[in-house]
Amino acid sequence: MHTRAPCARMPQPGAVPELPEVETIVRQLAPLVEGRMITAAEILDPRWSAPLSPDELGEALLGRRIQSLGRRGKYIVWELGDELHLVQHLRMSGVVLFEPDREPGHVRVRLELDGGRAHVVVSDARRFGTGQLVAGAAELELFFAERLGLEPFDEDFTGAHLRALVRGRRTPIKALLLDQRRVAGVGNIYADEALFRARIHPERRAGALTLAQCEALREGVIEALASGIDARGASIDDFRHVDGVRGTFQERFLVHRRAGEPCPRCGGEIRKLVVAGRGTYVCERCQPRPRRRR
DNA sequence: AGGTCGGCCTGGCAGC
DNA sequence: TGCTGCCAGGCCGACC
Repeated sequence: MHTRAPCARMPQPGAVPELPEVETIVRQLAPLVEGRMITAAEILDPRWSAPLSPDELGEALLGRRIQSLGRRGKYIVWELGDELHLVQHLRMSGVVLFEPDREPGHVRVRLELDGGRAHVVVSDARRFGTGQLVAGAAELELFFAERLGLEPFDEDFTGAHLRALVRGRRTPIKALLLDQRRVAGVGNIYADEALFRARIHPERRAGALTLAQCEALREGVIEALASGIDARGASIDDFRHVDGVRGTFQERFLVHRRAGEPCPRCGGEIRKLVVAGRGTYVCERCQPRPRRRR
C-alpha cells in the first residue's frame, strides 16, 4: 500500500488516456527506448495480443530494434524496422511504465531491452488494452485511415473542416467529437473542456453549428488538448507517467467532474448530464441548452 | 447508411 | 463489518 494524500471531493473512478495522456507517455518513453533491442517479450494476457497468441506476438517482437515511438490519435506506434509496427492502445486503464520501482499490479506485458539494461511494463487493470502487429507502411496508413480522422494539431483541422464534418449530422456535437473517425484523440474529458471553451452545449445537433461556432470549437479542442499536454495529462485514477508520476491536468479542469462547483467564467453552477451515454459536465449559462425541435 | 446500444472488464463505491 | 450490485468508459459489432 503506497501512501496517498487524502483528497477531499475526489471523484472516482476515472481518467482514461486520451490524446494528451498518450502524447505525454510517448514523449517521455521515446528517448528511453528508441534504438534499443527487444531481448525478451512476455505477454501475460491473451486478450492483449489477440488475434495472435501471446507466444506468437512475443516471438514476433523478439530481436527487433525499436526504431521510433510515435502517436496517432490515442494509439502508441512502435516502429520495429522492416516496416513492422506494434500498434498499442491503452483504452481505459492502460499504463506504460519504464523501470518501475515496485512491481505494479495487473501486469499484462513485460519487455526486456538490451539484454536487461532496461525494462518496459504494461499494466492494465480493466484489460481492454491491446497490442497488434501491422506489417507494411501502406497497411499502417490503411489501419489508421479506417479508424481515425484528422489530428487536431494538423494544419488542415480548421473551422471549415469541422463545418464540413458536421454538415447534415443530427447527432449531438459531443457524440461527434468522441467519434475517432471524425476527430482523432478527443475523449470524454477533453470533449467537455473543448465544448465549454467554445460555449457550445454538448447536446446541440452537430449539423446546426454555424461556421463561427465550428471555428470556436476548433479553438476549444486545440486549447483543451494543448493545456492537457502542458499539464502532462490528467490522472484521476489510473493514468501515470512512464515513471509512475501522476499528471496534473485534473487540477485544471474547467468543468469536467466539477458538478456543483461554480463555473470559472460566470459563477453559475456546473451541472452533470448524460450525453451519448457519457458523464457530461456543462455550464448551461455559458453553454445555452438547445431549443427542443424536431 | 447514419444512429443507437450492448458487450467487453474490474476496482471502487453506495447501499444495506 | 462485509457482502452484493452497479457504474465508468473507448471501441467494436450488431441491429434498426
